[in-house]
Amino acid sequence: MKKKKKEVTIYDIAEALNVSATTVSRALNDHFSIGKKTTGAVKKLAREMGYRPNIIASGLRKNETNAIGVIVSWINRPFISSLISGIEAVADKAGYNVIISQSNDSFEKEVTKAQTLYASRVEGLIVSLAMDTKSYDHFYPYQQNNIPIVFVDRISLEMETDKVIINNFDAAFTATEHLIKMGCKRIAHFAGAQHRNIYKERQDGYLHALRTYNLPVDEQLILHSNLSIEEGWKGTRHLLGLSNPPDAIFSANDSAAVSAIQCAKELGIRVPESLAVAGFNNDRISSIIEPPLTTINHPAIDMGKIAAQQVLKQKKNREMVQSETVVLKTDLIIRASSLREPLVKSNASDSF
Amino acid sequence: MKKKKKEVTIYDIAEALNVSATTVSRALNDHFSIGKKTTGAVKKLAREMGYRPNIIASGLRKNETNAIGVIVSWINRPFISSLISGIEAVADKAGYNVIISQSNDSFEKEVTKAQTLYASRVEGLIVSLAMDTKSYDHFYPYQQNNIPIVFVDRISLEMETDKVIINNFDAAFTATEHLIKMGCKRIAHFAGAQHRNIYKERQDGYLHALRTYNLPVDEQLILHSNLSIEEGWKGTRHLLGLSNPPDAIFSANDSAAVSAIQCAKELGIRVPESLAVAGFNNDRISSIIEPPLTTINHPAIDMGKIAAQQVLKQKKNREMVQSETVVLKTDLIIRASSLREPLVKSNASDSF
DNA sequence: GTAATTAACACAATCGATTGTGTATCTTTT
DNA sequence: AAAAGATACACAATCGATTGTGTTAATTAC
Repeated sequence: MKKKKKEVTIYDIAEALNVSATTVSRALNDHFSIGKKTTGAVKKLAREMGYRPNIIASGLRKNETNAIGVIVSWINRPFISSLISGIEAVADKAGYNVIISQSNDSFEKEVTKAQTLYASRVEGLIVSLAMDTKSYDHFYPYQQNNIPIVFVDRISLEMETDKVIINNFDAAFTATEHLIKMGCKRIAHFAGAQHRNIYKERQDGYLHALRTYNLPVDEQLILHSNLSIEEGWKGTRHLLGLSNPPDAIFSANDSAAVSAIQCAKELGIRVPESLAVAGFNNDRISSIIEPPLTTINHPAIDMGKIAAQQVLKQKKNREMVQSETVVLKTDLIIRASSLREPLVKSNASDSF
Repeated sequence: MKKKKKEVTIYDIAEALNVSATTVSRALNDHFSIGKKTTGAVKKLAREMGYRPNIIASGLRKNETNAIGVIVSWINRPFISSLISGIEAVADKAGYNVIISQSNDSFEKEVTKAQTLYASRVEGLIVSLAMDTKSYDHFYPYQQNNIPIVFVDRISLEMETDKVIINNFDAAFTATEHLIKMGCKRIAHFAGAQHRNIYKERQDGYLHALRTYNLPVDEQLILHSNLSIEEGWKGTRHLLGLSNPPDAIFSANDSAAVSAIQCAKELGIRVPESLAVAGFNNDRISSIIEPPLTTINHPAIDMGKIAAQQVLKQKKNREMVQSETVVLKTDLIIRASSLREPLVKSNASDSF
C-alpha cells in the first residue's frame, strides 16, 4: 500500500490543466504550436508534480534507446579504462548512455555480449576485439540493421566499418629504430598473437626496422606470448640464457617490458648498458620502473573520444557514405631504459 | 528505399502462422498454455525471420529497463576500473546492462549524472562519491521511487542505503602500526579531504595508532591534499625540508606514496632506512616502484561484485528490510619500502 | 452419454509518449 | 466586412509486447 505511488504521466498533467495529452507533450518539448502561457503552465505543473518523462514510452514511439554499447577485453586495464573514459565523455555530452561489457578476451563471451547489446537495441557499438576473435559473424546483425560499428585499436581488417587506430607499424618501427640508433645490434621482440592486427603490425614494424638497418633477423629472438607479466619474466630469462643473448628487447606492451627490466636486474644484467628495453602503451608503470621505460605513447582517451564521435557521425549521415579509418599519432617516449649515454638528470622528462 | 526494411514483430510472425500475437508472445516465453507444436513452430519461424524482441516495448509494458547505473569519479583509475569490472561481471550474469558515467570528482557533474540516470530509469544505482560531494539531495528521487542505491568506498555516512566499504580505520591503523614496529618515531601522513569518509577514517586510524603507541601527534606532519602525483612530490619535499623531518610517511593512496619514494630518492634520502613509506590501494605501480611499496590491498573487484549483488538483492526484497553495510577485509602488503631490516631477495614476494 | 475439466488459443485493454491531421478561434488584409 | 491566413489546441492512431479474461474444442470422469 505504500509503493502504489504511481508515477506522474502527461495524462495526469493534462487532466489537471484541462488540456490534452498532446498539448502537454508538445509543451514539454517546446513545440511552436503551443502558446506561451500553456507551455509555461505545463512545465511548472510538471515540475511541481515531480513528473519524469517516460523515455521507454518515448523510445518505443521514436524507436531509440540513446545507448551506445561498448565491448572490450577487460575494463580494468590502463589503456581500456582510459578508452572508455573518452567514450563516456563524448557520448554523455551528446545525450547517450554508455553500456559497457567485457569479453574477458574470450571469443565466446564477445559473441554473447554482442548479442546482448544487439537485443538491448544499442544505437551504436564500439569494439576492441578479444584476443582470439577471428570470426565476425556476430557483428552482421548490426550491419544489416545499419547500426554503426566502430572498431578501436584491436580491429578487424576484413570488416568494412569505421576504425580508430594508431599506426602500430610506424610506432614499432620508430621504437626499434631508436634502439638501433642507441647501438643495439641484437634486438629481441616480445610479440603478441599474430592474428590480432596490432601485434602483427608491431612485429612487422620491428622487422622492417631491422631490415632497413641491415640487421639480421633472428627467429630465436622473437617470442610470441600473451605479453603478461609472467611471460615477460619467462621470456627474458630465456633470452638471457641464450648462448648469444640479445642486447635489447622491444616489447609489444609495457607489462612484459617492465617484467623484462625487473628480471634483468635480478639477474644482474644492467639496463640499459647490457640490455636496452622499450615497451608500448605508456602505462603508468612505465614511468615508475627503474630505470624508466622507453615506450610508445598510446592516445587512449582520444581514441575513445574519436570512436564515440564516429558513432555519432555515422548516425547523422543516414546514407552510409563510406567507412572511415582514423589513424592517431603516437609518440616515442624516450626514457632511461634505452638511453645508452648516461642519462642527464632532469625533473621534467616525464610526459605522463 | 533501402533502409525501409522494417523489423520483424510478433504480429508478423502471428500473421504468417495464422495465430494471434498473444500466442506468439507466450510461445516465445514458453508459457504453459501454448501447445508444444505451436511453440516450436513460433520459435522456428522467429529465428528464420530474424526476429528480435523489442525490449523497449516489453520494457514499457513491464516497466523495466534492465539497467544499472554507475557513477564514479574517473573510470580510468586502477581502483575504479576494477570496481566496474566486478560490477559488470555480476550484473551481466543477472541479465542487467551497466551504464557508466563519471563525475570527474565534481559535485555538479555528479548531480547531473544522477539526474540523467534517473531519467534513464535505471533500476539500481551504484555510486562512489565525488571528492567534494557534501549534499545528497540528488539521490532523493531514487529513494522516493524505491530504486536501490548502493554506495561503494566513498560513501555518505548520513544516507541510509546499502554500502560496501572496507575498514579504512583498521587498515590505516595496521599500516601505521607496522611503521611504528619498524622503529619509526615521526610518521607523517598524506591525508585526503576530511569530509570524504575514507580519508577521514584513514587519518583517524593513523592518529589512533600514534596514540596507542604513545607517539606524539605533530600537526606539521599531517598534509592534506588531493593526493595526486604532484602533491606527493610537493609534500615530500616540504617534509624533508623541515628542521625535524619525519622518518616515515603513511600516504592515503599509492600515487602520492610512489611520488614520495621518487622524491626521496632524488634528494638522496634512503628508503626505507631514512624514510619508510607506506601507501594505500595496492595499485600496480606499488609493486613496480623501487623499493616496492608497502601498502593496503583494496579488494576492488570484490567490492564491485558485492555492490552489484546488493542492488539485485534489494530489488528482490520488495519490502526494504533495512539498509545493509558490507565491510570487506583488507590486507597489509609488506614490501621493501618499509622494511628496515635488509630485505631478503625473493622472487615470490609480490602478491599482485 | 452428459457433466466437469483441461488444454490451447484469441480478444482487447494497457504501458506512456509522439505525431499527422483536423478544427475551432483569432488576426490580418484589403 | 468578407476572405485568407495564423494561432492554439484536440483526436486518434501508433510504437510492440504483455496479460487478465474470455471462448472453443478436446479430454476425462462417473
